[in-house]
Amino acid sequence: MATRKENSTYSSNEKWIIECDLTYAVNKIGGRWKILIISKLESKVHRFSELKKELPFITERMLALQLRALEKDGLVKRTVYAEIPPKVEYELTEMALEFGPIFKQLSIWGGKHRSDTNSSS
Amino acid sequence: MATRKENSTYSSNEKWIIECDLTYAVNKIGGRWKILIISKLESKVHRFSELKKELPFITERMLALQLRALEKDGLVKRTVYAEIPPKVEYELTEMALEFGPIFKQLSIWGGKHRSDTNSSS
DNA sequence: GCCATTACTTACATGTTTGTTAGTACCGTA
DNA sequence: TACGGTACTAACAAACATGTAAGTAATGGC
Repeated sequence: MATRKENSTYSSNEKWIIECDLTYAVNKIGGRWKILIISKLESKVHRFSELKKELPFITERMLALQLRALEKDGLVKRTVYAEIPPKVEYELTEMALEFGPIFKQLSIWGGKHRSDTNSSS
Repeated sequence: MATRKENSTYSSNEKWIIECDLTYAVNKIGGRWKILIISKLESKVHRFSELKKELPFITERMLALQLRALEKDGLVKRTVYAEIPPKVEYELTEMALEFGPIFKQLSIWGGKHRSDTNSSS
């Protein structure tokens, strides 16, 4: 997300991780906010400020960073309108839309098992 | 994973995250190594040392930490045999086995799109 | 000119995760 | 008595991710 040092163990381990199709995929949607953002974008195209409103606990900085990352990974398309005040729209790409059914299943899993574990203690 | 400060914004934001079934689920398998560990355990019960051998880039410390976390989250069952030298076996719980088909789909997604993005630059 | 609006960016501080190295306990065997 | 095997743990250091606060640019309306 931020600048990465190459050659650290941390970085070189990442190479192992993305060699696996599964972890490669998970890596794309990893982090704290990406999935929430994608979920919002699934229903409709959003402006930056709309996302901000719908995800009030994400700071502007994080939202911007995550959107950039998603864009770079080809999951989100960014459209800038040359207006003042600025208007920027974000929408999912085909690639990202394919996550739909997977997210649904994960969501079902979550709903089913949320109460299973006593997360106290 | 390590000690968490409660009441930090970071922590309180987590509460929002696990309110959503989807992000709750993803949170359980988040982090760098959990998915790889679960994948290995899908095929068969493993001893600690077997996992270590199959995932050579994970340090012992990380392996131990992640296994503990998975155990706490009810995804992995740990069985200790009172022998010397020690023998400990790890296996997936029912709950974790349900990830199977989801992981498969994610894996397919990964395989399909790995080449799409030019991850250079 | 001053303020509001939108979509950001920058500098800095804090918090969390991961990696490094060394060490523990137990017993059997040499 | 020293050594090997297993499954860890502890103390420390480095890297990364996230949060805070403030600032930028352009233009239209007051």
